[in-house]
Amino acid sequence: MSPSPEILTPERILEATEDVLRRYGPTKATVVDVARALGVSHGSVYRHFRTKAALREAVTARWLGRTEELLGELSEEPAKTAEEKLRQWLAVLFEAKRHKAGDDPELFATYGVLIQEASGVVDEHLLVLIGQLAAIIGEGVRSGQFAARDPLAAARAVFDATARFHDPVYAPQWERPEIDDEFRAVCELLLRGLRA
Amino acid sequence: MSPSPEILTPERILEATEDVLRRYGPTKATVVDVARALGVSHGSVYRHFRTKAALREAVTARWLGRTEELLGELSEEPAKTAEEKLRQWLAVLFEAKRHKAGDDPELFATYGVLIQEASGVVDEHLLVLIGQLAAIIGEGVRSGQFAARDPLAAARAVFDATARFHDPVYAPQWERPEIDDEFRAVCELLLRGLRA
DNA sequence: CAGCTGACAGATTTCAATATCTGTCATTCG
DNA sequence: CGAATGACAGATATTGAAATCTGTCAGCTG
Repeated sequence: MSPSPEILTPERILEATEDVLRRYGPTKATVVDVARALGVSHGSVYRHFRTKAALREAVTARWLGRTEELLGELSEEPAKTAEEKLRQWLAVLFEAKRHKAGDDPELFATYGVLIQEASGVVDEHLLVLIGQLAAIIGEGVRSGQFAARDPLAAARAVFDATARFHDPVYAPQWERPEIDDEFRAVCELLLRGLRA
Repeated sequence: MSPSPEILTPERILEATEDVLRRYGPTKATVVDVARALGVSHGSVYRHFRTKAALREAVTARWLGRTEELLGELSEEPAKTAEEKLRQWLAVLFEAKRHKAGDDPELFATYGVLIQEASGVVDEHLLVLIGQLAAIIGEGVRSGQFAARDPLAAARAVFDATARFHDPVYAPQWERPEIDDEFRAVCELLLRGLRA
């Protein structure tokens, strides 16, 4: 009846690792804990992930990937100006991060620690996000709404300039009430700079 | 012959504290060390600074004040357009920070720790810097070069948007060769956004 | 025989005893 | 008499011994 109750897959291990990280936090979560949660020996976990670091990286990549998907869907919506898309993309990114940080601060802090460990995975993630921005800006250039010699460079500039509203190091400031005005001010300034 | 060899002043204590911090780092530097460096008992230091935190704050404020002076002089130079002043102000700020970070990384890290402790002093410092920016932007608005409803809000937006190039948390990235291009890209985008 | 186990060595973390530091204040010194 | 001292209590940091964890691998199990 139970479809395949006890096959140990990377997917199941990642799920269990997320749970353990959520429960014990990034410093106390151990591979032994993950194995215990799955009812196997820790040696079995090492069969699927060469090191603890690799396991944590995989969890991080999955987490970052979810944000990439969320934002990727946005730019596929038709019948919107590039300016609207850009504004919305930035707003959704900010809102998603702020929500995660405010909803469950401990879990967010946990991922903050994971992110610091996995600089390679993060670099990859940032490239994807900047690529999405570049696509939106490139579209705007093609339709004559934006002026930008190099859409990719412009995308990077926009991403850098909004760091305060997506970089986790600033999460504590996302609670301040003025932050929304500040976000809007930066966005409008950047959009003015992009317009043809 | 020696002018006034042994009068214990706040100034002398701050000097000695900077030395001790430079030598031992932020975690190991103690009030006892400062007193020893001055040849007095630690009780005497407490006569001039109520707590260790207050002493560290004073050191931090002095350090931040030096940057404020450096940048304040800039905007007083005559015969320059607001755009030139703004560009130069941002460039000097970035260059000063990068220089400090690259020159003596340990000392820079030390001040990084001090800054995290003294959030009040830092807020004050940021207000001063943003005020300087607002003065430059306000001048540009008056002379018709810039368009900005609220120069102070615009100044804050410019400051926020360039966080990557002055916030110490990004210091490790200031070594990367691409950083100069990225800095220029953000500056030009912001200037385009400000122009009338 | 493919996948899992559990004992093991070396690295890392924990914990409690010890040492040092912070901040106060009665006393000394010039 | 004003400034400096140093002993002191409570808070914080250091240390090293014991416990735990990571990563490996020879052998077990279904």
